Amino acid sequence: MAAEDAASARAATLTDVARLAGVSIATASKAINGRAQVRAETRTRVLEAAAQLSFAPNALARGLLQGRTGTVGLLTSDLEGRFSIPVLMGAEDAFGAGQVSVFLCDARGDAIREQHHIRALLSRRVDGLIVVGSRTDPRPPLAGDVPVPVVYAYAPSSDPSDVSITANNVDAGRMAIDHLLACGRRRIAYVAGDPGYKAAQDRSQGASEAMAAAGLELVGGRAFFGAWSESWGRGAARTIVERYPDVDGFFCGSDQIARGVLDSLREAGRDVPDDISVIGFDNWEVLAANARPRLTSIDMNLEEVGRVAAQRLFAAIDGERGAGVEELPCRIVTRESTTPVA
Amino acid sequence: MAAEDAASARAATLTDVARLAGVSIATASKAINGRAQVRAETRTRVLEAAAQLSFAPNALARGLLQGRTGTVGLLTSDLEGRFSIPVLMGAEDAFGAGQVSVFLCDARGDAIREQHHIRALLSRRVDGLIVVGSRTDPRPPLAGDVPVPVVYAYAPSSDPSDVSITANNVDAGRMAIDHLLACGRRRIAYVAGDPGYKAAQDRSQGASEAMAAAGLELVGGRAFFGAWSESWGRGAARTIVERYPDVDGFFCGSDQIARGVLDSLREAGRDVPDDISVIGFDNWEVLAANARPRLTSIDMNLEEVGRVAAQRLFAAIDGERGAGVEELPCRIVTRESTTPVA
DNA sequence: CTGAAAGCGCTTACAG
DNA sequence: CTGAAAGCGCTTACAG
Repeated sequence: MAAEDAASARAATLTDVARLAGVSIATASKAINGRAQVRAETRTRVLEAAAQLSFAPNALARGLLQGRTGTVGLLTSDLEGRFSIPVLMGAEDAFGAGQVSVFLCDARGDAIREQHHIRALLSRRVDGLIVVGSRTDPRPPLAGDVPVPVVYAYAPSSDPSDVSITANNVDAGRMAIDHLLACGRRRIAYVAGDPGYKAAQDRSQGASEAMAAAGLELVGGRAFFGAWSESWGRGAARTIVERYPDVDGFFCGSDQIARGVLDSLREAGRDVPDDISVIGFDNWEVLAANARPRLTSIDMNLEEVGRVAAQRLFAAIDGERGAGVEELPCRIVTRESTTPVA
Repeated sequence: MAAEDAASARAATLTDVARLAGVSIATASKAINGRAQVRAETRTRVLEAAAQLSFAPNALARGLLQGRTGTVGLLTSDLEGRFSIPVLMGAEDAFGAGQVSVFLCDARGDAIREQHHIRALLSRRVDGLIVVGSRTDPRPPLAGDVPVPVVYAYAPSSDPSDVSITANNVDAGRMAIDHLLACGRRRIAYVAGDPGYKAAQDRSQGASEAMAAAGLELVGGRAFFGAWSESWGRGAARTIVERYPDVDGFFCGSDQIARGVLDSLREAGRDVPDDISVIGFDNWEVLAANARPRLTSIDMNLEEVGRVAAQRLFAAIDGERGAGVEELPCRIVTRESTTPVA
């Protein structure tokens, strides 16, 4: 198979196709692009020639001529974190279906590197940019003047005149509590993550509001902030069970925290879900689906965040003006760690 | 800031720069590209004009003219899996440093989709392709004739005349056992993952060889194959401890399995690492670093796999001929779950 | 050292 | 319906 490659080293051009079909390149172009003004028989001949030569139109030439290149840049701040990836997948999915190719750039949280990537993307004449962050705290808008539309995903821009898509964490907090209430729980504790994260605060706000709406308040009167780790979950649960032995529900700021909470509850001899209901956050399959019992969790629909960001970018490229932060709803995925009280 | 954008709607071209600097576009081009035949004073004037106009050379035009575009395609079979991501990060890193931009395409394990992406990438005239797989079993080479160099990463091509980079799992199995032996363990069990995976078999081979080299054999005389899950780890450990109470070491096929093993050992009242040593695989931070005790694990150096793949692709683009599967070494990351017997 | 000209591969008015 | 010509933005021999 490598043998024939060598022969056809140079990729076929429109000129080759036109010659083979016996028409001008203008006609070949029109035939291939489905323009109306071409006789059916001619079009067929051109298409056959193109197929025979495995002709693939040179997108560079096309992009140079038309305004657009059909490419966009996806700028992530860190591929490491588990939040960027699903957003990126959603965006890639939305673009891939529509003939757009995606440049991936990882700035690794470095502003210099980000600048460097932006420069490169602009020189490649991308039609637009999606900036994907790894936390919901607003980030400074891209520096310098960027002559193409930009959409911020997950981490919104701090400039309200930019277009940003993120997840509604206040609502998610409310949703988690409402579910625990629906399971018949009343003495609910919120074991939160790092208080330095807006997401942790937002969920806290939603949780408190939902409790208040039910005429209740969180165990301890407030969220227990800590870290996004199993060990924080373990420690917090131990303390809470001891100080508030009648606790009957845990809302956890992450699935990792929830795993720690579950471990401590098991060690304290408290049964989940019969005695206590536990709900996690992130719906991180590997943690949630392998927990004992399997963990009910809130899913931020990050792929959807990515897809919507892609749609907004499409719209902006088409000249539609928009601005502001769009907060998409989360959803609850129920498993065995929350069951209605019998 | 948006105000001035509007004014400079059209991006500056070489013609604009040349006019502002009062030279021809040929001279402007040479000045900007650092060609020798330009007077210093002229070069300065051109560069100043370019800076003033924030001139960014149009990479499409450049690519059209020169053979190369300075772009490569990264084709993944699934972004979901946790193996593709680090490989992809390593490759992105290696390319990003060298002015190459990366197109990301997720085929989602679908051959049709893969074909579609390849067609798109070729029409964009990428200089080369990296195909990233999510398991080490050989995969069929890309269909059709692909007129640019291709490197397979993690999942090698089944065609030995292709260039493939993967991790050496046989050696990793050996490495894990040698570490347990060095800790003074003799009765070692291998709780393996899904036997349908080459990685599981390779590690088994390495483990058996290392035991044989020490004049020993695995507990039960063979690997215990199952699934890549915590629950398999839990179940296997329970059974093994019961049937072989003198077991003093566990080599686990994944960190998930290891987490399950640790859980069962704790519940059986066996102390890790004093009584039994446990080593995992993948060095998946979130699982390994949060285990009790923290888990020693084998790291496949997947970012390095990505980086080397990028280097090999560079070389191939530069005309260097190569072929075959290159297996990079894994490394062991020690934590508290393995400690030398006092 | 500088510039006019050709050309990369394509698309799009504009004649015929 | 078809084709000759101009042009997208750049680089590279080739004269001067």
